[in-house]
Amino acid sequence: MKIEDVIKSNRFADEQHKATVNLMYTAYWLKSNFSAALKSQGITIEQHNVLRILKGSHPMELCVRDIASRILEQNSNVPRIIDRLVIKKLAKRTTSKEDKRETLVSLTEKGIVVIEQAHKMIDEITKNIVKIDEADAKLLNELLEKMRENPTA
Amino acid sequence: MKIEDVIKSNRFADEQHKATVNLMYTAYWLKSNFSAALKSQGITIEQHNVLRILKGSHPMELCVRDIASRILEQNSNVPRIIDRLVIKKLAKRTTSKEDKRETLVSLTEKGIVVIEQAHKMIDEITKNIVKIDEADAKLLNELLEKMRENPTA
DNA sequence: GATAATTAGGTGTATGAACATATATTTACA
DNA sequence: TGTAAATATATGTTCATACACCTAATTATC
Repeated sequence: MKIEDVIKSNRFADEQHKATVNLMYTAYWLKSNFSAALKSQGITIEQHNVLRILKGSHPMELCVRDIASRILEQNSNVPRIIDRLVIKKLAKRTTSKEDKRETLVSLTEKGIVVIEQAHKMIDEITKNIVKIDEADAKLLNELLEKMRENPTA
Repeated sequence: MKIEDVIKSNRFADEQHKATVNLMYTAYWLKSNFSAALKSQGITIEQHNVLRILKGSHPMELCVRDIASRILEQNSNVPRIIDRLVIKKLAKRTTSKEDKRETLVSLTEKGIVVIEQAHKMIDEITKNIVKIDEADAKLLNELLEKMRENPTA
């Protein structure tokens, strides 16, 4: 579906402007699809992101700051996402002995199962809905990175 | 900045998977920039979207359903966004006489000023941060629409 | 014309973002 | 050493999303 049909308007100042709207809509579309898939695992996208990061260093624990630095949305509220994971017994929290300010987080056995299942689902969904080939995807990645290139920001 | 550096990982299954992460991050980056600009007008991106839609049909009123259908995020909660706009006296609400279930919404004078100012700022921000030319933007739009092409969804 | 089904919008709840602020701990330095 | 500054995390508030559910009004059907 063309973006003009999605927002029922074609008053774009130029192709760059249209690209920003198109991009935000595509991200929303992706997130909606991922979110629906993760529902069967009882987790949200944000919780999945934290689980994925924990899985990346498992069985090593990570402190909250390390998790936050690996998340896309830098202003995200990591302690509260960890709260939900701990309540669901997918992650566990301990206080560091070296630095008592630090909270160390790691996956539980249940958390490992859930993230592995979720990973498969995200993979499958991506294959099912993302209808571009390797070459186009590569081109898209290049364009996105070129778009964000900014000497001042 | 390459997406690998943003999330401090390069474990992507393939270019398509990388593209989904890259895309969601770029949308977040755009939103952050727009959001910061709109702060000076005292409105959020979502409130801006509703004001923009109202501006598009001004001085004709729109019902809540019409506004919702023009918003990218279809599950967004339009009545509550309108609440904020009414409180700030940027929009006004009346009940339709033809169909008393309908709530008609339109801009106030103050709302017109704010959306016109906001529009200029979004334009300027877009020009300042989006570092791709017309041809690349066009290509990006084509890739995004190709990506979303899905006979089943 | 009475009643059921549909439609429009509003509200309650859980979750998360963004941002300010608070608390505990560690580090720096006078 | 004692105190200020910095650091790590948690918490409070406002706004928004996602989704379920509710009410009032309209339309459809018999």
